[in-house]
Amino acid sequence: MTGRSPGEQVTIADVARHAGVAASTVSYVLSGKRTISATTRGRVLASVRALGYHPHAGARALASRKANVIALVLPLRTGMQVPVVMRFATAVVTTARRYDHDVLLVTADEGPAGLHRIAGSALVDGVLLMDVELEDSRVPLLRELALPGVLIGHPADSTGLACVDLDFRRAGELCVEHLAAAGHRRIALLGAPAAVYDRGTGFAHRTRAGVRAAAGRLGVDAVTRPCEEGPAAVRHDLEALLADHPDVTGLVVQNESAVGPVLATLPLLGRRVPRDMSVVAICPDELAEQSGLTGVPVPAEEVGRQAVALLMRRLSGESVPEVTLLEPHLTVRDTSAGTGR
Amino acid sequence: MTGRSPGEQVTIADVARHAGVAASTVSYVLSGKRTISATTRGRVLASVRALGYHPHAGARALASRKANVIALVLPLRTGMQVPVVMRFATAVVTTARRYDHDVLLVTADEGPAGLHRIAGSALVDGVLLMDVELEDSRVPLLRELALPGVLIGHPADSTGLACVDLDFRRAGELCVEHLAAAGHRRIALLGAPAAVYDRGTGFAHRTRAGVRAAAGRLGVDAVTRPCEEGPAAVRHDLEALLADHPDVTGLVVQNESAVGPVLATLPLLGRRVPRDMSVVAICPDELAEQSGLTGVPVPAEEVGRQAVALLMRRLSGESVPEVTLLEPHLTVRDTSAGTGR
DNA sequence: CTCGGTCGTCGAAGCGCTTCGACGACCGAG
DNA sequence: CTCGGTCGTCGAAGCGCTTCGACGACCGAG
Repeated sequence: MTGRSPGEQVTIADVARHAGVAASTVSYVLSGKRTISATTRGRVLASVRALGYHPHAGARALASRKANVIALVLPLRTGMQVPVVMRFATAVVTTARRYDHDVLLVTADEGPAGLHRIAGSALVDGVLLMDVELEDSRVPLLRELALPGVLIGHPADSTGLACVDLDFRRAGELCVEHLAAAGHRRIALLGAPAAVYDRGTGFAHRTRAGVRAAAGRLGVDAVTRPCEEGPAAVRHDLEALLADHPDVTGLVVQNESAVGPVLATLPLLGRRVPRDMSVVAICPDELAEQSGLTGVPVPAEEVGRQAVALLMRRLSGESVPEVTLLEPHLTVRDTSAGTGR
Repeated sequence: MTGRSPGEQVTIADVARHAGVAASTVSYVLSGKRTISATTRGRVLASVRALGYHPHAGARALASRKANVIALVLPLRTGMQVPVVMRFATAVVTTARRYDHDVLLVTADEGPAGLHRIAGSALVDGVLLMDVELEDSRVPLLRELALPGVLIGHPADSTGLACVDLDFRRAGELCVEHLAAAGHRRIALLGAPAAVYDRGTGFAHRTRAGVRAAAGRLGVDAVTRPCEEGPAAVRHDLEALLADHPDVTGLVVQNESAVGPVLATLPLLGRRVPRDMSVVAICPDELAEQSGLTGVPVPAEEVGRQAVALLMRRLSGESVPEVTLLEPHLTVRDTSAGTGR
């Protein structure tokens, strides 16, 4: 250990002195931007370790014109799929660290001003925008600011941007195809809260479109309904659905908070799962697994990793595809079965 | 708008030129550290607005020796109360912005090295440590690094640190007092997953201690059990509990993911709520509200705000109390009642 | 009317890094 | 043996800010 008191900044000059080289040489050893002899490199790295040197982030950002920080913009609104968001955030942080970047957490309360500030102050090199709506006001702003960004979810117009998402349309189709193949002829989608559709959130709309398209193609009746959060609300919405459409035998659920209550309520309404009612969910994997649900997992980690990887490619000047859709997969578990016919 | 292309950094020199003053004057207008005449101030602020100036974060950090960024360290482990974490994180970001600080998201995967790096690189001025365990390895590290920090949750030894938490011991007592006052003589605590107790997480241990203390004081029988996550696991643990202790009439639940399944399962086991079984939960408020649960809400926002406020006071050199416990409050709703005796 | 003090502003220095140009040392080709 | 080229290293400049000391201008007290 060194004699300096903790909290004292160890500078590149200290390392240079300790290793007996110029500061620029230390910099080149650390960045690898010029060839340095093995002996010198070894000596410098030893000094770095001995002194516990970490480059001053601000100084580095100032001199190199990049912050090595990306922003993660979370809206955190009602109807958000909270655990998905958390797993996603973790994947983002972990992946970003692998690229030697840190993650700044930005919430939407600050609104567009937040993006302006962050871009103007060079606090971050790029942004990850979560929970993008079909018509999202932040999207044109991003274009205008010329701030490299990657969107999670995809807006109606993705020109000049990069977005990553599960292919929710295909996920909706998959669920219907699975139920239709099992003989179900009347199915229902119990979806996100109405507010989510009203906001024009992409995943909800696309899933619904996929369900309808597959139903049309396969000659299956499909009704689609939003579903509010909370056990009581779910029970109510489910009862209303079954009252209006008593002959439904296949249920697609895309609402994290509804999964548990739906499974708990169906038996009370005289529908055993999967004997009288097959249930397929589009939800985080651990939730599906806990309840033995057939369904399409939302691959939060994978989306997070891909989003960061795309952003890093943009930051290094590569061009990236406008839309990256992850292929959904359906896992069959205990809650779906044939109609018995 | 100016003619400069977007993404070009507007500097303090640009503002100074535009306003016809020295750069240092602009700085003093913005920081308020020296008196500036109203006319000059007005001219400078107009130029700032006209040019869309935002100080370069790195340059500011380098010159002023503070980053105006705090780190939020989230462990993100099993048994975490995810929605609570999200609401907490939002409150932290919002409050930090109020103090003109941003929030860097750090996960625990990086371990102690992450704290070292963040401290050494002057990326942040201080840290908020979430989900602190009774014997947390990050706590002595924080002391050693002399990095100002505030803990959420409180460790066994909090010397020289600042921590904020709901008074979980008191929360446990409140629940028991409520049930005892309603005439219940045999009660049970269905707690966090066993792993959480094994890690020595403070909130779980303190709640259990509170439940036991109040039970002892009031002459009530109390059994306490961990409870795993997932509907099937919850059902199993609840059935086992009631099989071993069939005469329990009051249940304290401290496990976010168990609340729904417990309420769904009790009727199936022949216990109507609240007629045969009173249920009191220690959980996020919206969850309790959705299910009409009597319980003690975990005030995530309030904890987040307090934590940031404390950290800011530490950053400005004030001394702060070692332990800040928030007083819990019990809200009576539909799931608790008297024993009928 | 003079003079010390406050007010308002300026210029220079310095924060810790990266990057550019320069320049010995050394090598191999001729 | 000479000389152009590459390799490895250095020093200086500059990134955009804050902060310190200096210094006119102006004021009011005497």
